[in-house]
Amino acid sequence: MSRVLVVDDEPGLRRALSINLGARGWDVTVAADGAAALEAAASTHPDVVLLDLGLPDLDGLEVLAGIRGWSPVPIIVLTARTASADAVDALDAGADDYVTKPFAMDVLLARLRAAVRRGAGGGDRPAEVVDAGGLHIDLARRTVAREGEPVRLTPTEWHLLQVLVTNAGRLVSQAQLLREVWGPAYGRETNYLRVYVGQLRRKLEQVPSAPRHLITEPGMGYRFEL
Amino acid sequence: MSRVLVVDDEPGLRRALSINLGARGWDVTVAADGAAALEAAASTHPDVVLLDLGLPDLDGLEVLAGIRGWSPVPIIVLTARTASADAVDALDAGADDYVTKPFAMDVLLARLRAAVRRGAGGGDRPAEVVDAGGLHIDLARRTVAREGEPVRLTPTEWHLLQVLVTNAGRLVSQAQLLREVWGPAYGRETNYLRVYVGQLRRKLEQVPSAPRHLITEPGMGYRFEL
DNA sequence: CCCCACCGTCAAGGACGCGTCAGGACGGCC
DNA sequence: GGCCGTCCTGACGCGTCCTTGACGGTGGGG
Repeated sequence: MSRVLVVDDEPGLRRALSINLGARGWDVTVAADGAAALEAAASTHPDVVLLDLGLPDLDGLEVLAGIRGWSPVPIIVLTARTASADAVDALDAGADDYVTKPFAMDVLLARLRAAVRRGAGGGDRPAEVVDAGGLHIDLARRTVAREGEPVRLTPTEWHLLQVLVTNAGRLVSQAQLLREVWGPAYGRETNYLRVYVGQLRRKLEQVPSAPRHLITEPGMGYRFEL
Repeated sequence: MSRVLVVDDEPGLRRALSINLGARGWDVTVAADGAAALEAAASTHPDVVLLDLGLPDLDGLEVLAGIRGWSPVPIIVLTARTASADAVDALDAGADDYVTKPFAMDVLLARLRAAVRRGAGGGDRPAEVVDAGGLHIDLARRTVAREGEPVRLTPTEWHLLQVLVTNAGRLVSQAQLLREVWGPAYGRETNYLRVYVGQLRRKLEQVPSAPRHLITEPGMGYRFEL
């Protein structure tokens, strides 16, 4: 799950945010003042920062600048200051978003999701390329190579491999694979999976009869092993 | 300066935004409905989109999804809907920011600056000149040469080649090519691609029947190989 | 021991996508 | 008005891919 750093001096709001975010699967770190915020940002490398401007030690904009000095992490400013000049200053200082109190929790959560989505897409994406054994799979370029030799895949083969690779190491149920590749109406056509997993094994595995990456989990589904 | 696409059905607001943004050095394109918005987004490649949800033809969220389908351009939703559920829906549909009317112009400008700053940081600039085999392609001068001999391309041929070259090495889906070159309404006319890729191959490839640069990925799209 | 559920393999058909060509429509230019 | 370049459109052949069904192997349970 995504990691969020919550910086606020009010214990009540810190607690409310921790509970709400934690309940929705976020990994929450909290900081009560500017110094702790800078330290936590450097040590935990959060995916997004939720920053209150009204801090006891440092001015919120200094914290903002301090983090911006070395990290492009999305920062959402959360403040009671409603003057438009404050919003302009914060945004121009490097904030990605500006939310005034009081706020609706569901909107804040949506803004957090949007900020994380952006941060993941805009930055470097190491997950776009997967190396496993002699296999090299580039999800962005849509290319696959085995031992350096490019491998030709049909659209359906690629689509199936893509779903398995993006869930690498995890088990993917047959119903889920069928729904993702063939559509919601094909939840029972497990023949397709048998045929196409076989074709993928023949193209990708060194010993198709003893697969090392495309693993069958009998009665459950398939799993791509790195 | 940065380019912004303003999508709103109210002429008054369109005009106000155009004047305000234009006076501050923005390059403004306007669209009054969803269809025009999709077309303008595909043809002008703005740095940021300002999108009103209340459009006469399409639902605002459809426009949002339509642009998000092929472009990561920052989108700021500007709307009179104040319900928190609307904001959540828009943000989860891919919007980067959500501003309710009435709004302060200076804050909106700051949010636009923040969105553009973010967008610029993520993308890497494509090379202006590309050399591949005997081909020399100058994207700035709009010239192509094969073995030193200049090649004449029609506007459509050039546009298609440009999209492929700027994504060199990457697979570009047929739908994306059609949207970028012909517009968002031509997502299914794959005949055009067959004809024009063939013409490009005849002009650029040494052996058109065995292309080395304009590669077909059956069922998926085309790729320009260096 | 037999049966059944599940998985892997293979082959064949029909469907679909791609490349190619040619003809006609449209608009600009002389 | 006539010429020319560009773009769109349809038809055809060919190769590939998807689908479908059948068969054999395997392991667990009755």
